[in-house]
Amino acid sequence: MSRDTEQLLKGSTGTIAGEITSTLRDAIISGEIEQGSKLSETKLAKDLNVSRGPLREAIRNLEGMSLIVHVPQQGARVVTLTMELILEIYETREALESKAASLAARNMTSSEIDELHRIIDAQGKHMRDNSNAYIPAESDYAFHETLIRGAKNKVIESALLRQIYHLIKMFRYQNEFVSTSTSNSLLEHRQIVYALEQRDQELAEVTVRRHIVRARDRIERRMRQAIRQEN
Amino acid sequence: MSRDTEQLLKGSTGTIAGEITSTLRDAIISGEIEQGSKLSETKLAKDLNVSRGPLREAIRNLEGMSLIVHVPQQGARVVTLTMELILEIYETREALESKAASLAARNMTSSEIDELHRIIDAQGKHMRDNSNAYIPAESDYAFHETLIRGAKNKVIESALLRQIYHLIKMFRYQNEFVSTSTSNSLLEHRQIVYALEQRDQELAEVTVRRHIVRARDRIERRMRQAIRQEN
DNA sequence: CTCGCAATAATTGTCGACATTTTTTATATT
DNA sequence: AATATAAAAAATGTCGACAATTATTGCGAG
Repeated sequence: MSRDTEQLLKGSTGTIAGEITSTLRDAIISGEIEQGSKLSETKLAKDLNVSRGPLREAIRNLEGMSLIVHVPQQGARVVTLTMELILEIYETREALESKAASLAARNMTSSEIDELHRIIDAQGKHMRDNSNAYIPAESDYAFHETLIRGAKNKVIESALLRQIYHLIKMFRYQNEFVSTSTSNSLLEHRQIVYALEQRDQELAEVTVRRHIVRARDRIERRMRQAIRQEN
Repeated sequence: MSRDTEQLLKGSTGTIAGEITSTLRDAIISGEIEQGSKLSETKLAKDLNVSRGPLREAIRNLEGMSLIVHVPQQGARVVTLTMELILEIYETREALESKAASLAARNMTSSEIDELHRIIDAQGKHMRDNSNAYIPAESDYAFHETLIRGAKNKVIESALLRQIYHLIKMFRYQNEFVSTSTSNSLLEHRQIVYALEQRDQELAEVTVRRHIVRARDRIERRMRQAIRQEN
């Protein structure tokens, strides 16, 4: 299910280009294809057993997802997630998702709010069962995606889900130790749902903003710590 | 100069695909290619005297700029700017550019602030000379682009200048009567520059937010008015 | 031994033809 | 006359080859 939903987000449209887009996307997010590495068209085409045509289209698609940077006459490279870029990504997410929360408080359907309840209940159960201090990444994404879709703003939704979140998933996947959600996140999720239920736009906005700023700060702290330990 | 700067933003990289991208972008923004119309690959390739290869790449580029929507197996269509979409675009711009203003108050160089001064001085001169209530569109874009670049956040800059602003230019160009900046905008520009000079992040953010919300409200009012007059 | 240049290799950009899918048109049936 | 079906036309997707550009290698001069 999770896989199918993922696939539908982009690619896997029955076309070869779509298939390649999905394959490369997953390979980049997982780190199987390294950050900063060059995507050689001839080499990739051979590896994937496809011609260069659809491969080039897939590369353009990935460029639109901000997962690769394409320089004319020089080829495509996987994006490099420097600490600066990660912080910029979170600043952008803060601006967009806090606005999405404000809109969601007004536009979300009650069945969508129910969906959020189911998600955080599952998160609560998971943490009780596993006496585990971390929310599973999939569940965390489900929560935020539901919130974002609830805003009913296609432009914000596209900016977040088709670009920002791919980069966030990539970062989290490759830096689990730095980016996992703490038990505190669950409490914040509950506060967010409360604000949405109350249809309190201001509260929803400020609560989501704080949730993201905290995640950002946590990441910055852990990364600086990691850097210190390297020296 | 303005043309050259425009060209450098995307496309015109010496490759045919880049040329086509620029050409089509301008044609779409100006309305020469109508909203919602289909971009037939075979027809366009003949008209522009290019093969379908680079044309397809250009279409993918334009998709990344949100100017066209591509449906696999069915082709590409120019985006349709409904009133709903326009309002969503302005909501997104509000979230991103107000954040950009906050960051710019911290990160902008003094020479960039000088640049803003030159721009608004020219705007003031223009309005005195022409006893004209409107700021030229080019000058307004120059102001906002300088502000956005001053934030020193590549993710926000990309989201705004590579996507949102293309749509805004397209809308403004095709609906001048609805979207021109009033004399009040100049006053707001001055307030924004003041906040940036003071390095007051909060004031910069709130001032830009209000500037955009007002533009949005003005557009909504004028569009509803235009609709009423049609009936 | 280092630097610069030229020949060579590899890569990206472009093209035209073919395959597959979608849309249109024409025909036939109710 | 309207609908459904099938053939035909057109459009998008894919492929392999060629062109143009960039990167690499090897050679020679300083």
